Amino acid sequence: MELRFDPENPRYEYIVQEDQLHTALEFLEKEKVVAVDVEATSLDPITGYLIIIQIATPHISYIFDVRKIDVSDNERFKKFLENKKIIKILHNGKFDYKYIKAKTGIELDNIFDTMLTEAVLNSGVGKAYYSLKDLVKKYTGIELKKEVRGTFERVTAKTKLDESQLKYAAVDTLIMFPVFEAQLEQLRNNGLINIGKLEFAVTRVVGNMEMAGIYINKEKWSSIIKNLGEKRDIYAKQFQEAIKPYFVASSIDLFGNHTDLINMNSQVQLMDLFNNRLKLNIPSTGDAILAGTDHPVAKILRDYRAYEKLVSAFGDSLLQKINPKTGRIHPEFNQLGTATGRFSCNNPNLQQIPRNSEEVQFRTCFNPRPGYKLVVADYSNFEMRILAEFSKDAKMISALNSGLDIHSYTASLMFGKEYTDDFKKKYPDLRQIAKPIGFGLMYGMGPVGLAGRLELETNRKFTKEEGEDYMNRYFSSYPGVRAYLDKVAKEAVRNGWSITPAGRKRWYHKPERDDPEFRRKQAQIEREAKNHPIQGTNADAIKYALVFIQERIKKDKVDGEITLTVHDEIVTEVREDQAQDWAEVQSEEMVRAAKLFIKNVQIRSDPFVGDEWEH
DNA sequence: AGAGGTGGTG
DNA sequence: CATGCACCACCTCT
Repeated sequence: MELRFDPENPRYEYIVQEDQLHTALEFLEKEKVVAVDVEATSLDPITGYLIIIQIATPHISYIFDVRKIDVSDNERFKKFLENKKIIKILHNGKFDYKYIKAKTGIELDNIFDTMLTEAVLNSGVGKAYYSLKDLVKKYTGIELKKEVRGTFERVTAKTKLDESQLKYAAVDTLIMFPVFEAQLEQLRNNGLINIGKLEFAVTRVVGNMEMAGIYINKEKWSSIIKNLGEKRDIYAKQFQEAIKPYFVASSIDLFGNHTDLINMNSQVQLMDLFNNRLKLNIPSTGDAILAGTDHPVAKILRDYRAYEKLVSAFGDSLLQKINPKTGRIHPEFNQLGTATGRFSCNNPNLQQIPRNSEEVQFRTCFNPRPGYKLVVADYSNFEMRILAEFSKDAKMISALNSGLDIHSYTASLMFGKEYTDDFKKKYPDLRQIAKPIGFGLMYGMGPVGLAGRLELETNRKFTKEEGEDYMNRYFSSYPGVRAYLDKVAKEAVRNGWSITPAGRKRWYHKPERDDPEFRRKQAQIEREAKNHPIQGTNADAIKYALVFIQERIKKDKVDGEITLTVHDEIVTEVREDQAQDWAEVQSEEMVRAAKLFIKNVQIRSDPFVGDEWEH
């Protein structure tokens, strides 16, 4: 790889005045591809300060000091960064996009993201995050020095930037060209250009979504947690009381206070209790095992666990993530956080907030700001519809297109009963069996797993033979499904990858023939590959939908923003008077996105307008 | 610091 | 022989 600059002595121009800015733009406007980076005082664009924006050609980096020039006021600068024709190479451009938008109002456009590209090129076999350092090493062999980066944290409005800082800032942009060129070639070779474009478009939407955040009612949340904590404590006390007989002496500390006999959160101590003292011989302390254990202590532990889980995972830690400046939660969405193309979410993970039940209503604490509404829309039975489309199974397609209750219909085929509108009421037990089978088989589940799953769902024993029988009944009902899943699994094992119609690939580490775990590893690939095109297409569709929805918000001048996405669901926060009309648009755009890949099966998305998340 | 167990979501 | 896809948070223990 030949470099067009000297990493020890990069060419750069430090721009601190208006006239310099125009001269620099004069040169930059001639380029088709530039590299962009920013340096700021912290990782949080809401509370941090932007210091410089670097824009480079392959030969020279222009370093705009935004402390000295007010670029938010500069039409020409804005036009350049928002120009849809000029490609801007960035590494983790979401970060730069957010900073630039927050501090200058400029919305960076036409991003090529080297971090996302690497993730797309290595999905299934690579890392969740690639640093620029990783990529520079991989594609150029150069060891990028990152020590200078930390010095920007201490920069204020008056700090004079030194030469090492300016050189560092310049290298960070110049070095992106060779990475970009190598990656672009790789994207082409793997047919991943369109997925790359999709991810680059999505990253701006995600930037907006993270900046928007979502409001949470602190007081309500705290009171739910407090209540759950009290209930947990009652079970904790009961538990310690109930196990006393199994210990020789009760524990009393130096001050005469009773202390706990065991730590209820310790798996080791629980195993000792259950197996050595209670002689129950259980293999683990998981809920499924405890449920089948006829002992009062097990029952108390299960109750304790239910509350402890909610308090520990969703308790005060979540409130500490409220941003002091906005008063809202700004979760981080990693758009390539999974091997299938789905988003992952953290800090906090709002994708795993428990659904509302009679007892616990966490999601009701997420509300719109005054004068606004939450618009919530999800795809209904999406993965089932995707499976129907891909498998071309005539019966499954026609059932979904006729609006039948799909699990009832499946049960009617499996057990030879007539389908009626009240099937769900007439044969609840049959439907209860059909439903988990549909999901399980999409994940490559086998007869034993299926029997176990049915046991959980129905509280009665299922043998391996029954599991096998049900699988056969399901596959005979939908012969196209079996053929499709088998084909996908076989192709993945042969190719070493699987693919969605949108072109998203997932790679697999093929085991060596003489690997002692060959069979296990190959079976794993088969299961993962059966699921990938389905889950991945769900992800592809939701990502197109996010882009479409963002475009409509802008085009229709809707006063609102996207605040959350949870796999098959999108939540927006929209001004009250626009919310009803907008809800229809949001669902339409979701359906339009899904129809890019689903041609023969109807797609449904029903929107809800309200003051609480979930409906 | 990292692994393993447990359990919340789609 | 093992036996369901994709995650993240919290806890304990080494």
